Amino acid sequence: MDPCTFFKCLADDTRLKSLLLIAKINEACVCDLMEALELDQPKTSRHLAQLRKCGILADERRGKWVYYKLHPALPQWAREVILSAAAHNDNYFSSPLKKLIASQSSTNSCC
Amino acid sequence: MDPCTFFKCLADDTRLKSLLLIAKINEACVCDLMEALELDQPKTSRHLAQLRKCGILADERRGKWVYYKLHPALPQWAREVILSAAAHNDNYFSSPLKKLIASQSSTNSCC
DNA sequence: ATATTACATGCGAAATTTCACATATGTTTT
DNA sequence: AAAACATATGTGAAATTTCGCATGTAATAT
Repeated sequence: MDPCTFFKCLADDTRLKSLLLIAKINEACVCDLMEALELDQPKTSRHLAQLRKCGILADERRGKWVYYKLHPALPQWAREVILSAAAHNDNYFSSPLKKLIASQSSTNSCC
Repeated sequence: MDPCTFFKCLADDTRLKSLLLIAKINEACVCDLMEALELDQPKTSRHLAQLRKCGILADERRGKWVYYKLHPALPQWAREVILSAAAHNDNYFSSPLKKLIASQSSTNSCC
């Protein structure tokens, strides 16, 4: 994991928020992230794909849905950077986090 | 310290290497970084200025030279991100680090 | 005072990144 | 098999970032 490539992946609002949300709740599907972040589908998918291609996220299809989580083989230092950022920047992503938790525990969630 | 702004600052080869070098050796002047990274002067100065304006680095003039170090008021989580990246990516910047240490302990250093 | 050294910045060009729209792929439902 | 749903990607335009060169500023040296 080249550190510069790694930080480039975190250096975008959509990707960073997606990552911090996933770090908080372990895994999320594209549709939930999309709604929580109020983004259109291609944009959401594009940024997740970039994180996947860099080895930061792992994807897993379950039926119609694709779930993303932190990649199991992510180097420890990189994982800690993400977890530490998630732990100390609540107000940066509290709004989408609230939406994400709400939609996950509701019946009208897409998945 | 907005986390997205912070990571944008780390998402460039010149800035990241400068930061990791400074994290390793506590402080460095522009001319030493310039030589260690084999960059021209305006480029080096520009990137350091960006890190300073974001509050990541603090500068201090001593005579002709300007020394940069991690900003004392840098949030702890951000400081740890930098230190952790510096601790676990030796081969990313070992070459400029070697040059930097050599030039600092030699007589033909600029400062 | 002038010259020299070290660093900073204005500015337009080049490179990179991001976006929006259309369309393609994979899975389930009917 | 067709329709519907969830996700992925091709492509060119727009936005942002980075670069290179020239020039400006601050401190020391002569």
